[in-house]
Amino acid sequence: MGVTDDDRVFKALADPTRRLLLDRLFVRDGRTLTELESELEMTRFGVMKHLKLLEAANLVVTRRSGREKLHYLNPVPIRQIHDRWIDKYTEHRVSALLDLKDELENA
Amino acid sequence: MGVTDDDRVFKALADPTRRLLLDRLFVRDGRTLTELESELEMTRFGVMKHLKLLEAANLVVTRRSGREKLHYLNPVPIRQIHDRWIDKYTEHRVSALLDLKDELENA
DNA sequence: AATATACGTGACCAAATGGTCACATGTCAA
DNA sequence: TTGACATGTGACCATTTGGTCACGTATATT
Repeated sequence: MGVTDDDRVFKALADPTRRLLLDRLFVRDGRTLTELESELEMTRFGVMKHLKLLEAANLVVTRRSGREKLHYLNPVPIRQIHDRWIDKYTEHRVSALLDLKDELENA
Repeated sequence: MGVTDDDRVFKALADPTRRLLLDRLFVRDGRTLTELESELEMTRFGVMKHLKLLEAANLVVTRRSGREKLHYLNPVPIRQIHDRWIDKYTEHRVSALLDLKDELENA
């Protein structure tokens, strides 16, 4: 059977290395494969496979510049996950709760 | 090596059957294993394994009532995924974009 | 007490996944 | 144009994962 869009997104997020890549791009995006590779304990091929899956899931979008390929974080699929299981009413309660938790931990 | 909390969450979300279970609980929770099983094309054992993983990830919380075990959706880990990669500023832009998309599709 | 109901465990196996390597193409610089 | 750099492909293999089954425990019902 065909693979759905959301299947690609959740599968992409299931791996810790790929989440770390998103974390790195969240701090600053527009990075190349080589730059990202240098921060990970893995060969270039492993990192490339991971980036390919993130791109296929549309969690990362890319732009070519000469021989380099620049990677950017795309927040849209993440927000769609949120909206799937949190309605407007619940969102208000939960985000207030987590804000409070954050306040207490940094006090 | 130790399995982290977020690892459990993302792994739990990676399977389409488990996402379907969350969808069912989003519509109405407090369901038993037997009720959930009756809606899926799978044996009770498969569904039980999936629910166990969802519970270990804290995406589902349970309450016992006699010989039944009732399952409830917990939105907190979902919101935490959101907050990991979407800051307040981006949230505003992205949710506005998705609201517009929704408007256009239902027009 | 006897029977049915609801949930639970461990073993087992096919399929999917994560990571590496040999090899290859395209781009920049001297 | 020669060599270095950046990215890309397909094969390969160890590990993890999804699903089923034989068997077992606890609670309800008659």
